[in-house]
Amino acid sequence: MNLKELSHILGLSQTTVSRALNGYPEVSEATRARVVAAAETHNYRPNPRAQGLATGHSRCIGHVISSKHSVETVNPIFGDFMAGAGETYARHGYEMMLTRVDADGEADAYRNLKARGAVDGVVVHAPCMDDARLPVLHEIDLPFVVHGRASGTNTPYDWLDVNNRRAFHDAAQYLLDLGHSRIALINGHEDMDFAMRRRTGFEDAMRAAGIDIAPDLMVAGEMTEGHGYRNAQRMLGHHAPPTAFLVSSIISALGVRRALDARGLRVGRDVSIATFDDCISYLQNGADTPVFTAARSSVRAAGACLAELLIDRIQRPDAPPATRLWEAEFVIGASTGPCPG
Amino acid sequence: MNLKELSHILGLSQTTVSRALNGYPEVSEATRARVVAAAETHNYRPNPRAQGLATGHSRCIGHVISSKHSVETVNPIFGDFMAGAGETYARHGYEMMLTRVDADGEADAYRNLKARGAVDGVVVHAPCMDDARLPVLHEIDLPFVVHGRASGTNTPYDWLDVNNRRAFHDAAQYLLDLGHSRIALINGHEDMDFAMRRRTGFEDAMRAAGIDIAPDLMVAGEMTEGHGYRNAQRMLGHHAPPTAFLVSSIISALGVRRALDARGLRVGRDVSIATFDDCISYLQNGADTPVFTAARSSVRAAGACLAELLIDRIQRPDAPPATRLWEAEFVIGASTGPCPG
DNA sequence: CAATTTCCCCAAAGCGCTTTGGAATGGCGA
DNA sequence: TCGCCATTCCAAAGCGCTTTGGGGAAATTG
Repeated sequence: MNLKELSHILGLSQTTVSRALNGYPEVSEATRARVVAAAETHNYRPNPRAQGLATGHSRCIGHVISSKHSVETVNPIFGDFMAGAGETYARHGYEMMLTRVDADGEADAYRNLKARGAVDGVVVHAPCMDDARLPVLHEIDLPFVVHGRASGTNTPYDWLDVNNRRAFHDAAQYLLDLGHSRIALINGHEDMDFAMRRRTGFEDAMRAAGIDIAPDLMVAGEMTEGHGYRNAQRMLGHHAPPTAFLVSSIISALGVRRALDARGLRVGRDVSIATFDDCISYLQNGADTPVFTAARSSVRAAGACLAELLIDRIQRPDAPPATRLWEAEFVIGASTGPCPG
Repeated sequence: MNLKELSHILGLSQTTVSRALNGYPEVSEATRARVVAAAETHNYRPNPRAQGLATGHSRCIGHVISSKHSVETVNPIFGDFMAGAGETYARHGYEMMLTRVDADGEADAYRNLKARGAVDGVVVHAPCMDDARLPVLHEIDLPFVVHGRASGTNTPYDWLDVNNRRAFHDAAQYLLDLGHSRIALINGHEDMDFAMRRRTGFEDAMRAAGIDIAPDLMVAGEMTEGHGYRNAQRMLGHHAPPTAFLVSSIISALGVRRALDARGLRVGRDVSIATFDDCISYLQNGADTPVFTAARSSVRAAGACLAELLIDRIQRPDAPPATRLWEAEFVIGASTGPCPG
C-alpha cells in the first residue's frame, strides 16, 4: 500500500493525503480524520526511503563502533547504552544504525555517512584527548553529541559526561580515610579522556594526602575481567602489595576479586576494592546491599539523555551547545574495610 | 556530489555512469575506468535512499531487540553477537538497524519494517517454543534467519544453533563421572528453546545415571550475576546442598562463585561449577588455563555465520533452507573437581 | 558495397514521497 | 448581483538513483 493507492481509494490527491497524515493545516479536520482512518485500515506506512529522498533527512542516528584498542573486545557497556538510547530514538521516531569499522576508520565512516546522507546525526563514543573525530564532524557539518568529553578540543560541542575526576577523587579519599595508603589504580586505556580524568582524581587525592604512588601500582588497559585479574595478581606479588584497589570497571573488579580469592585473601577485610559501576544490567551491584563499594552512574540513562540531546541538536542546529555533567553516586558496599594491620 | 553532477562533469549520461559504477557490461572498460576515477576524485557516494527507492531494497538488516523478560536487562551476549554480524554485513555492503520494542511488540515491529521496506531481512533472537514470530515472518515474506531453533515450528527456516542438549548432557556427565550426584541446574528462562534443550540434556544424563533430581535444585531465570548468586545461596542453605552447579551462562556462574566465596567454600574443591561459555570478549575464560570448566561456543562467530546465512537467503530466496548445528567445545578448568567426601 | 551484428552510449520513465504554486468552492458584505 | 477572502484541495515538479528500450557508429559478414 503506497500513497498513490491510498489517495486513489480515498478519492483525494496525494498532496492532500500526505498533508493530512503529516498534520499540515491546509486540510480540514473532517478529511484528516477520514484519511487517518483509511491509512489505519489499509495498514499504510510511508516508505522511509521515499520520505527521506523528498525531505532530505533520514530519521536515523548513526553509531560508529570502532575496534580501536582491540579487534576482539566489545565494550561491555555497549548494550546498555544502546538500550537507553534506543528507547529515546523510538519515542521520537528515529531508527539507529550501527557501523563497525577498523581502528582509525572512524573519520572515514563519518564522511561516508554524511556523503550518503545515511544518518541525521551521530553519537561519538569514547572520546580521547584531542580527538580527531570532532574536527572532522565539524568540517562536514554532521550533527553529533559526545559521550564524554575530549580535552584539547576548543570548538564547543554537545556532551554528557560523568564527573570522573571527582568520582575517583572521592573514592580514593574514602579508601584513604579507611587508613589505606598503598592503593592501586586499575584503569582503562588512558588515551581515553575519561580514564585520564579518573587518574587525575586518584592522583589528586593521593597527593593531597601526601602519599607517593608507586608507578607499578598504576596500570591502564582494556577493561576486561582478565585485565583486572592479571594486574591484581602481579601487584599482589610485590614486596609491598596494595591493600586497596581502585578499579575503573566492575568487570575488571570481578577480575581483581578473583585474584584475591586465588591468594586466599578476603575481599573487604584483607584487601579492599572500590570501583566505578556503570550499572550494567546483567551485573547489578546489589541495590540494597552493594557488593562493591562504587561510584555509580547509569550508562543506560546516559544513552537516553544523549539521544535526547542529539535529537534536539538535529532539530535546532543553531541552538547553543548543551552539556551535562553528572555526578556519580557513591555507594558503600562490602568490598571495602579499614586497612588491616 | 550526485549522479547528475558527476555525469555532467564526465560528459556522459547518468545511465552510463551508473552502469559503469555498478559493473554492468554495457560500458567499455576505458570509460568505466574514467568514471571510477572521477567518482573517486569527486568523492561521489550514491545516495542509499535513492538507490533503495529505485531498486526496491535497502541493503540493511534489521535486529529487533525485545524486552520480553525484563525491561531493564540487556542480553550480555548482544554486543559480541552484533560485533560478529556487523563485520560480515560491512564486508557485504549491508548496514544494520536496531529496533527496540516492548514485550510482544516484535511481530508488529516486523510488519512495520516490512511495510516500510526498511530492511531486506532480519535476525530472530532468542526463539522460544512455538515461536509466534516465525509464522508472521513467513506470512509477510520477510527473509530471516534464527539464532537458535524453535521447536514446534514445522515450516522450514534457516537457523544456526549450538547443540545445547549435548553440551549440557556432556557437562553433566563430566560432573557425574567426578562422583557428583547432587548437581544443581541454574538455567536461563525456560520458555526459550535453548534453555529447554539444555535442561533436557541435563535431565537425560541424570536419568541415565539413575539419579533423581531434587526439583528445588533446578531453577530458571534471567541470566544475570544476581540470578546465579541468589539461587546458589538458597540452594547451599539446603539440608542436602548441591556439590556441583551446572550454569547456563558465565555471568551467572560468576554469581554462583560469589555465593561460594560468601560461604567460605572453595570453588573446584568443595563445590564444582561447570558453565556454558559464550566466549564473551570482556569475560574471557582463560584460553590456556580456563577458570571455569565449560562448554564453549563463540557467540561472535555465531553472529558472523548467521549474517552470512541471511545475506545468502536474501540473494537467493528460493534456495533450500540452510541450517548449522555447532558442537560446543568442552574445556576443563579449575572450577571442577572430584566430589568431596 | 550493402547488410548485419556488435559495441557504446543515451533519453526518459519510474521508485514513493513532499512541496510549490495555483485553482476551485463557498460564505460574506456591499 | 458582484467581488473578495478563506478554506480546501489538486497537478506537477522535484529528490537521486536504476533500468527499459532504443539508436548511432564502428566492425564484421556475404
